[in-house]
Amino acid sequence: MNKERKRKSGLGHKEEWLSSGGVACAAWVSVETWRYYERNDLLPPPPRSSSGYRRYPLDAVRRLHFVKKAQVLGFSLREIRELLGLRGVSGKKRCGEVRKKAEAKIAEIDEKLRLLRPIKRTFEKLARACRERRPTVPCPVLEALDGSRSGKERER
Amino acid sequence: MNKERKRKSGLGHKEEWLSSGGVACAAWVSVETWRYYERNDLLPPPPRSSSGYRRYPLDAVRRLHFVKKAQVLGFSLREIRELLGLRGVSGKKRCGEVRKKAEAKIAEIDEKLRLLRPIKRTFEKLARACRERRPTVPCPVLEALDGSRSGKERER
DNA sequence: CTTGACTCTGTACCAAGGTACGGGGTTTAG
DNA sequence: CTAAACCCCGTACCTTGGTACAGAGTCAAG
Repeated sequence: MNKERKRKSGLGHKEEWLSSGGVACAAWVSVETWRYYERNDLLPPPPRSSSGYRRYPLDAVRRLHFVKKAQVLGFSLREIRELLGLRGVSGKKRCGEVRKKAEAKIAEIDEKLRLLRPIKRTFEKLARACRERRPTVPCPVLEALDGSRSGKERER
Repeated sequence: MNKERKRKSGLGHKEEWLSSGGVACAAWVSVETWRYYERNDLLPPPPRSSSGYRRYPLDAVRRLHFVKKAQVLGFSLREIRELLGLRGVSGKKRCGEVRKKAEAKIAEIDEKLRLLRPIKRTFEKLARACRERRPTVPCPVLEALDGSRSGKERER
């Protein structure tokens, strides 16, 4: 997976930039992945050296971190790109767009939170039951989860 | 997506079983998807009629619900299969395994919660700022998110 | 008995998100 | 100078989680 993370340094000869390998190493992703993101407009194309090598500013990694975080949060790369695309255009109009998206995302996040919390509780209950070694029944994990109406039962 | 959900009834001629279409309809997935899950050992192969038609017990849908819930929770189908595979074996040993998995998942969920909450707050702040029409700066969406160590270090 | 709705199997295809590779050019340590 | 270690680009390939046929059988209504 992360083949690239044992690179030497990637630091540009005591200068203040990183090579593609260096930046990838610093961000714990592979060069390929980084390139993939760049191709897909998730990371800005960096300036090039005279010979065509990428020269990243030292803080380039932060953008990647944002992407990765957003990804963990369940944003698709397409959505992340959209979000990124909205910045920097200044103006109110755009701002309105951003607000709409932000609000939609808040709703989504709420939904996720709503789903995650009861399930976490279920897991905790199960783990506890297992820990207390109630050797009575066949591990009630799925018995519990199967029917888990964790409070409400959402059908449609 | 859910083409199959307008099926007639799928109820076996006043008998107590469902056809594949019926069960898929009841569960709001397509027949294809159900079959896919069956192929991948997520749903138990039902008994067949003499002519080879699947005949599901009326409660077959519950298993699917479990799978779907687990999926929303971020389990991959492979993991779900594993979890399912662990049940019914009784015993403590298995129970320990289950506990470990459950605890790992709790940790993951916590991580997601931890990430989601500050981001949600950020979005809220942004939405508010936008709503109050602060036409000052280029919508600071990503400016805020970029550096988001959720509470510290925001420059740039 | 025919017709239309449904089912079966198998295989092909799709999109997302990467990963690997081949055939080069460049840079740098020894 | 040379070899190792990088870097470039493009393209092919991979896995997940499904979808979509095609070709054939079944079943119930009219």
